[in-house]
Amino acid sequence: MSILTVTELANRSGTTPHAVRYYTRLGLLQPERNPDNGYRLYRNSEVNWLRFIRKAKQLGYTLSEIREIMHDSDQGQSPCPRVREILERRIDENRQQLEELMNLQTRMEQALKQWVTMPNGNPDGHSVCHLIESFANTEESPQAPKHRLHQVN
Amino acid sequence: MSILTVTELANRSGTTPHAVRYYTRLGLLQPERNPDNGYRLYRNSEVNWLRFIRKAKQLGYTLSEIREIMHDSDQGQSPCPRVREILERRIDENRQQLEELMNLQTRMEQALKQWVTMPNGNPDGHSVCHLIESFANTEESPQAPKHRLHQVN
DNA sequence: TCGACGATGACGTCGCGTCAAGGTAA
DNA sequence: ATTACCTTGACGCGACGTCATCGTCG
Repeated sequence: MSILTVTELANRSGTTPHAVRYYTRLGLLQPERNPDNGYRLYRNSEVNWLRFIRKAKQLGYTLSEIREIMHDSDQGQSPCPRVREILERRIDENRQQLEELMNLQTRMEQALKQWVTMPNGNPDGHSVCHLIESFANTEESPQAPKHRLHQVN
Repeated sequence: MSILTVTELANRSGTTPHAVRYYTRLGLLQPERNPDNGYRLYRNSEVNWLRFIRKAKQLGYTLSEIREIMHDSDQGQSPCPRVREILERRIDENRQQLEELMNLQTRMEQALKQWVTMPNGNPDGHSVCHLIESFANTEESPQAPKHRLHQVN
């Protein structure tokens, strides 16, 4: 059993066959191919790479960052400096993101509280929804990272 | 000046011409067209709709939810019940999201702290990066919303 | 004539999930 | 023959940003 198909590999690593194929397309895994039917054939050692990928994702690394890290390692370079840098950046970005979401949470809760005492309104052609429109325009500078919103998995 | 072009409308509402065109494609704004050159022509009243959109987004509503709300209003229905429901759901979802990001933040900070005392390693063919691999597998159930990660703007 | 504006259209983001349409293994 | 697996491929998500290519206004 030192040769695995996608599903077998996925099962041994707590992910899905589709994700395994996706990682493979990105070059994170490099299976052989069965010349008869084109099936991907993963060596048993690929289980370790896949588990590495999962752990790195749990720590907030993106797949393209993971690719760079594995590339370093393949080239015989120590990936550790890069690994540390990325994590430091990610911590800062995530702190930003947390602040934004906490601000959003505050705005939403304030609005809902404010609306408790307000009746439902009917459209009059001048406003869409007086609840939303009554919400004060805080208009803070929303300097968001714009991208890299994090999904854990 | 009761007729505005995209850029004029965008400037009056603190957004970009491209976003205005995007909202228009989604049906949130309905400009006339100059038959000579195809330019979008917005009535002055559209400024209010656009400001409504911006406020709703600040409160966490998605564009498709905003579309539904405006549709209610167009049909003469009170959008307020829907508006309240959505916000309640969004508050719950955002709380979940906050918990996940706080857990991530904790994991990342723990890892970085742990790594301070660890040296950089060189690739040995068995591991990719011992820093990441040394990180304990918490393996909590990551029942994330999977989608609807929020971007404030 | 030139530069700022207008138009449409397509691609990129991030990590897959979800079809679709078919071939293969036991 | 059935069923569970395999293959490639394309689309969807969210809200735009960023080209590219072109026509228009002042």
